Amino acid sequence: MINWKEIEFPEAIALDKIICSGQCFRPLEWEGIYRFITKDSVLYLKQVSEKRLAFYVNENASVVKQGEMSKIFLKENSERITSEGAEKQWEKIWLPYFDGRRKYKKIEQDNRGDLHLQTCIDFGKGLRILKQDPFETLITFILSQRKSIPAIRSSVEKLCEQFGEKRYSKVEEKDVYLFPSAEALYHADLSNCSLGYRVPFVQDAVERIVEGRLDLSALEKLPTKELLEALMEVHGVGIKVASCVALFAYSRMDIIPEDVWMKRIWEKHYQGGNPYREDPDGGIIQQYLFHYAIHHKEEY
DNA sequence: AACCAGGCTCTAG
DNA sequence: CTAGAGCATGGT
Repeated sequence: MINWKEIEFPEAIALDKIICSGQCFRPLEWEGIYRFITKDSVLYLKQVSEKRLAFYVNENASVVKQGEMSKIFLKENSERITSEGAEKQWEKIWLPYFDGRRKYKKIEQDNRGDLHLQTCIDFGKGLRILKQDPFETLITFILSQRKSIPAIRSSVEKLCEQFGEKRYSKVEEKDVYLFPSAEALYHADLSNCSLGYRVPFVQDAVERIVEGRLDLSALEKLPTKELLEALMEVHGVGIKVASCVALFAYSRMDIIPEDVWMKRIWEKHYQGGNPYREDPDGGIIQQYLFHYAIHHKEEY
């Protein structure tokens, strides 16, 4: 039996909006159950009410590395995660992942005298900027360029199935795949993931990391400008992809990734200019605007 | 069945 | 330094 635990998120949270707001490509929803994976933790959620969620953290039961023939490592005493263990994982991993400490309500209520933004905030109530794993974010946004969101999703899934570790999911009653490590992608044959011309871009990122020329965890303490520059040293990473990584993995909330959609938005509603360039919450504002736009494509 | 996708690199001027 | 072509493939 699946032991769901209910918790109250600090403020409104809308899982359905989060997973289709263009910031993440792996999370899924089926029959009211949401699945999130970060690093080696697999989380299932149900939306109970505006603030309340039911969660289940998958146990770390079976670990099978790709390539290691059918060896199953059962951790001692991992029959089930104790409820304290699950609570701890929620606090340590998942609350930060959902940016649970930040007060979006305050950001939403700041009066910027912007009617269109108000519309987008109403429409996007409950959105959060996720704090995703830097490696996963870097790779997925490298391969996102010139791809539609559905195409990105299937590409990422192929990467995971071919090179990621498996975890047996009690909820789904089948194996699910973690995002692959840099080591697992090092010298890997990436020709069956629909990456097209982006294969050498992904390879360059992976090589820099494995060979120690790029330390993603060390970037955390860099000022934003230097963070962006460090990311852009990777072949195939320009200002837009670097900005996405800065915002979605390093929580640099003042960064606004400028893509075709944001350009359309500035054109249609802001006389062609971005008025939030200096706003410390610009990245969050961007997410409301972006989310509204991709759900009202006919208006743009 | 064309058309375009949460861009970037490289080259030409 | 800026402008523009070219890029591999899948989803609609």
